[in-house]
Amino acid sequence: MHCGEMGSRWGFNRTVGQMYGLLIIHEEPLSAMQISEALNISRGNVSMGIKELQSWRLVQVQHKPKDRKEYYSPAGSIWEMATRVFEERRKREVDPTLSLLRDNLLDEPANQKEQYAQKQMHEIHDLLETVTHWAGELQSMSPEKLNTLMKLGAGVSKVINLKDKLISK
Amino acid sequence: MHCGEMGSRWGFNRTVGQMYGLLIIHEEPLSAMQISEALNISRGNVSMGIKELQSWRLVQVQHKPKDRKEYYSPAGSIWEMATRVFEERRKREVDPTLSLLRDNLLDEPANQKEQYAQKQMHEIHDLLETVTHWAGELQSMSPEKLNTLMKLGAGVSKVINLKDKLISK
DNA sequence: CTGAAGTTTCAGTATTTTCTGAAAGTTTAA
DNA sequence: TTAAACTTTCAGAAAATACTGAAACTTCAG
Repeated sequence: MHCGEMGSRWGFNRTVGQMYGLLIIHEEPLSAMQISEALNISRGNVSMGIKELQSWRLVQVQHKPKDRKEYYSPAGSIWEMATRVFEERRKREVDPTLSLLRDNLLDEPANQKEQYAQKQMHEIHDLLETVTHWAGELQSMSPEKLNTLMKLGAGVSKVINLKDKLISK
Repeated sequence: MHCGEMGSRWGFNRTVGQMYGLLIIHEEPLSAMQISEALNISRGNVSMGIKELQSWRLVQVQHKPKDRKEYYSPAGSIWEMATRVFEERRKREVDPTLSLLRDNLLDEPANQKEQYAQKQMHEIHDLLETVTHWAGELQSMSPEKLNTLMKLGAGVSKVINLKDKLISK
């Protein structure tokens, strides 16, 4: 139920959220029919939900021997799911904005007002670009490395200072 | 217009997104009436939108001498806006989940299935906690430090290796 | 006080999004 | 080739969300 409530905030709708929650919590893969019964939603809705989850690369289809039904389970570890949600949201929420900003910055400002507007857009663009680029680099690190880094927390700033000193010597 | 389309993805609705976009692009503060005319939306809707933006701590009210109207402008720099949106979204999207997970983990699992469910929830909980804790620490760093760190990108991993070597000596 | 100039609220309406279920499509065992 | 056992699609219904505008409220200059 909570996954449903949070669903929309996390980027999908109520039933999709519930479906995903159910799959994560349930050890065995579930058939569309089982999902529909467990959550009390129509069979067609399940089909659409699965499609949506697949577009997020969050579910896997499996087949059981002697059974024509399709069984669904979460794709990958919790960690992988997190990076996938993160990546997909970046694609949907950040990339379009970034590309629009870029287009806009190519135009020559026609007057004082447009110049100010561009200045602001430029700042937003640079910020988004730096952050998404960094996020990409972090994702390319191994989960273990990343974990060390996160555990280090703000302490990372001390390590960087240290590096600067060593280099300057 | 784009801010409107993106609005819902970014956590608010179309008109709120448009209003915020307008305020950012416009150098001078705007009155509610001006906003309503510029975006062609009702005066009442502007009032509700401003309230929403205030709940995100994204707009400021100003007064001009000899004028009873309220004038609105974005609160803080682009950087501050970003951290505010980030923080608010954490509050709305992550914190409730984290607290629900915690509650759930206090219950004694009644059977094998519940045990598995708890195992999964535990993993999600730990991941969310590590990430949000880290994000908090990063936000407490000065923007300049953070910028250095981001520019360093994946190179940060080398610096950490270096540190480990130094310590082991 | 008073009332003009403003803001907020909220019931009702319009719009958007989600969900259902029946029909169409697909796959495969025999 | 058939038909049973599934899955997908999609038009229309239901539900959720956003918007309007008029009434209520607030503030303050005179």
